[in-house]
Amino acid sequence: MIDKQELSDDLLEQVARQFQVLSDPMRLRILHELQQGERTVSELVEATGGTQSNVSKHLSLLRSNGLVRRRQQGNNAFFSIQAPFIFDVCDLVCNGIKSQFDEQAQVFK
Amino acid sequence: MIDKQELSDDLLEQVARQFQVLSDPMRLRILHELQQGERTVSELVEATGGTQSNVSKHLSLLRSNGLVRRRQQGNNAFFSIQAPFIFDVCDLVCNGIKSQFDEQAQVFK
DNA sequence: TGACAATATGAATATATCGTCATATACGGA
DNA sequence: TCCGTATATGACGATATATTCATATTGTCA
Repeated sequence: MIDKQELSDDLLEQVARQFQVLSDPMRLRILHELQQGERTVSELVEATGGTQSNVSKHLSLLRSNGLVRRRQQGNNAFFSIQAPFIFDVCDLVCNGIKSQFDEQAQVFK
Repeated sequence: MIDKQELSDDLLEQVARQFQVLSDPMRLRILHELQQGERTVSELVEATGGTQSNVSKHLSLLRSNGLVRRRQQGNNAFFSIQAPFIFDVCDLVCNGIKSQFDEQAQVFK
């Protein structure tokens, strides 16, 4: 059990790290594409409009942080979502942004 | 309604930005303290162990991104949570980390 | 008004991150 | 074995971020 008052530095850093991984538009684009299902690197390059090298690096980062998994088959590397909870996280943030926006709109009503 | 296939660059960047704001341990510490209620800068300095200047800058960033609000009273600046949804976001991530950890543990069972 | 307390901010530095280019590696087919 | 395709990675430059120090600003009170 985690003490409610005391947050360990370690947990804090882990959480911050997860947010850090999610804090890049290209990585979000990749994750969004993977939400539709397993994809090869080439498919992700195609879908996101990024360069092969760049997409590959983002995938490597996502993987080393446990968000995606990798499966090799022949010449291709298939990536898929390993941590589906991130989509709930993203949805929450989207809704949060939306309600912030709505609040702002109230000011001008 | 947002098209499920097509994510606007703009939304993507906004979401990424929110994650970016949450991706720092000191800011998480500050937010966690504010979860207990409104605090002055000095109180946050005390609670987090950061320097005054540093805490003040983080607060400024949190505020410009809509996560906290500021209220001035006399000589003090009181900060409080403006976007409570971030705690749901953090909880999700915490649980996510926990289950990743548990999965890892399974491997060694 | 002068001195003090609380807070904010500019400059400087160190470090991290992103993207690109070139190249390395690994695999399958001819 | 040689070649083409798919993917990964090291080096590099540009930019962003976090932290600290010194100082500016603002408000209170005597």
